[in-house]
Amino acid sequence: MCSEIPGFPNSSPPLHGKPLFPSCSLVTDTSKSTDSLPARAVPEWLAHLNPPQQEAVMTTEGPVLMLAGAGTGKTAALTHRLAHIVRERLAWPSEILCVTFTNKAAREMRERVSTLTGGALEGMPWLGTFHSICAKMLRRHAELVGLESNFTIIDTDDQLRLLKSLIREHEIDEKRWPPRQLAGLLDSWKNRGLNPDTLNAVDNESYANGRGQEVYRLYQERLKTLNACDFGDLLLHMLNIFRQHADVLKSYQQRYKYILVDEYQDTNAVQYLWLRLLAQERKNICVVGDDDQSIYSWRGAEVANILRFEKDFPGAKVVKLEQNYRSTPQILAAASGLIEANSQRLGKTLWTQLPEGQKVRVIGVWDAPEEARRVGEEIERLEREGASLEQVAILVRAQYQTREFEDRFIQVGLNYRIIGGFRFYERAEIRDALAYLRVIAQPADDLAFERIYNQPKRGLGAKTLEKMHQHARAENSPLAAAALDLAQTDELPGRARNTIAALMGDFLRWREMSEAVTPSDLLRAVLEESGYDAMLKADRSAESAGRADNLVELARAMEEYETLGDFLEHVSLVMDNDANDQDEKVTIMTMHAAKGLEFDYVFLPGWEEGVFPSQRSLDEGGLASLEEERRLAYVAITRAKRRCTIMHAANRRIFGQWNSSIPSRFIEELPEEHIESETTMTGGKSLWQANWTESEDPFAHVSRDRPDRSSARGPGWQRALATGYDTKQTRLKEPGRSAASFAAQPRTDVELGARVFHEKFGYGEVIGQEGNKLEIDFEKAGTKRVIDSFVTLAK
DNA sequence: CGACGCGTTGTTTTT
DNA sequence: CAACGCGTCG
Repeated sequence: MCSEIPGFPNSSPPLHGKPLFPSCSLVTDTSKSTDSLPARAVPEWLAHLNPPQQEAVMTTEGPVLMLAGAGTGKTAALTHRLAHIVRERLAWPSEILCVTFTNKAAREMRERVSTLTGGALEGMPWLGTFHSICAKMLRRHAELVGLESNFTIIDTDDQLRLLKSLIREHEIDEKRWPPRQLAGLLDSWKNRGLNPDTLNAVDNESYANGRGQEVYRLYQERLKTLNACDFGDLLLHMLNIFRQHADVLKSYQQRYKYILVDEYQDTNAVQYLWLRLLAQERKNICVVGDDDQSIYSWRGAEVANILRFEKDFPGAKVVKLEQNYRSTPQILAAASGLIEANSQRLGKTLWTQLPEGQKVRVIGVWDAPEEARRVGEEIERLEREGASLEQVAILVRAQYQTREFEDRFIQVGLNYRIIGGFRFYERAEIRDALAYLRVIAQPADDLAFERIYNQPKRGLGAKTLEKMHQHARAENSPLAAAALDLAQTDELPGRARNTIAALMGDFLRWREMSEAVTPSDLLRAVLEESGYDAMLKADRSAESAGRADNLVELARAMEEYETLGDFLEHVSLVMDNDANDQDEKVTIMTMHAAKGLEFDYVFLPGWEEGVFPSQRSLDEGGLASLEEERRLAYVAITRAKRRCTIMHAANRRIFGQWNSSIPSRFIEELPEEHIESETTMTGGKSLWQANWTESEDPFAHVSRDRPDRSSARGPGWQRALATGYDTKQTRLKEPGRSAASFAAQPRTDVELGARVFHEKFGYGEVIGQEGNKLEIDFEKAGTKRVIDSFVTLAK
């Protein structure tokens, strides 16, 4: 028997039980799985898969590399493979390690496998992201790296505050060596599997004139005293444990009979090393990926991992999925044509049986507001034609681009949802609430304590904090303990002392309470008793109402958790907010966030040099970085099932400065026969477009290799400026009457003079009403016209 | 101790 | 054009 891992559910039944599904025969000669497929009958429930997919499912033994192009049914293959293993009783669900890249992917995978196995499978404990799986492991073995199992996982915000204090304490010029930079370096070191003592000279040199290693070590020590670790540590600690404790590694190697890895092209060095150790014993590892969709190298991902898989695991079976089930031939051809401009690829030939479809549209507009207006109009038209807003997405290169659309859509009353950006759990009030809970759950969490010791304001300031720090350092104890001590001495002025004593008394009480009541009730009590609620009520600013709502929502979200610990773990690792609203909405998000998703209609705005490809990728990173941008473009286009619309504006405001821009080189690289161009410029055809055809490449004088290309302007550009544009030219015949205003019923509960609250503009008074549109004089934002469904009546 | 206002600064992508 | 940090003032 293998050594028992402490805390593991003792759920390792013998392998040779009765099949869960008697209709499926047991596959016995799995050792010959590399033989040609027809030798083995394909079970009926796999009949709908295509041959390569079936092969990927059935080849359970030995290493498998699945190269799956965009939309080729990769997830179907993966989930069926999992289901197959479980159905055939090759392993218990608890003996399968399945790693995904995002929480969403993990969730979907879980659901689909559960459906495929008739719901017979009671969860898969080891299905999740690298981070969540490692966190789970690390809780079992925390003591091996000097942590307690209830360690805190700090996020970037805490990390930055910690680094900042570290930098100050050690007299490093924080102007020259900002915390953010250090955080980035630490992250990259951890991604590469480097510990302080294995840091090389170059990396050491890269911060504060050769103090990289020193600071790294100090940071790790500080984390340890806080009983905390950061995101990167979750993996690095586990890798270290595997390297130093053969028995622990062995137990996991034996536990995992099968290993599956999704999005393998996005794995970084630590993840790679971690996987390789785990797979060493049984070598039943199946990795899935697409080198053309590798878009995370900035985060340490190494495409090389997928390229060398066959070397790492000799005799690996390679399966290529090339039939695309998602996009029309036009869309597929446009995307394929674009990606061919890349040099470093394994190369795949995607094909599809779907009907021809429409060409990819390329639309040029005058400026960013017009771009947003135009997209809005197009979406309203789709809506009138019966399309669901759920099937429409706007994919942008960078977060700042979302603003323009948000403003416009609020104005015309188009329902939208922004994925990413300000995440729920990153809002100040949520983080405050969480900080209270963290201090309750984990008294040594100084970062949390520091965040809320004077929030709401209770008259404690920098002086008091400094005293607490001194005391904590002297006693080598957490801040909260120091505070408790100080409350009993006369080191502090009377008022501060009383306040602290009261606060610490509160925390003691809450801590007791946490044993007895549910996490959400605890939170409600804390918010009430700490005065946080009162603080928000007293605050009449535009945001405070929304903040209070967020806290109510937080308490509601906590209701599904049994213990405080469970909830906090969820918060730090599963931070994506799954929009739990039923209203149909257009999705606005970054291209990165869209990977793995699909939509009938996709809009891709901002295809301009400097925006996409981004200025940074042009300035630094060279060809590799440009090729990554191109892969991103490929990912973006291949999200579209039916229609893809690419847009570029001649003028855009960045940093509050108007910049004129030229169309992205990626537009030029799209195969002409699969696109149709349109413009709102005078003269019908785009001046740009005209010039492209006239002289092949109007920007030919600007060398492709010159880094300062973005500042150069082609002749077509100059002429365009001189001629001037008519921005009104191609506006819809019936401006102002949006689909939303056609359909919506005006509200009857809002009347002139009413005081209302708007999520974005704050409080204001209604000074006009026309259909479902209200004219409101906002206290902060001035007079605006908004759709009535976006406001609530203020008390 | 807190509030205000000035100047500076950054600006991709995320577990 | 933000947001943030720092400095000054009440």
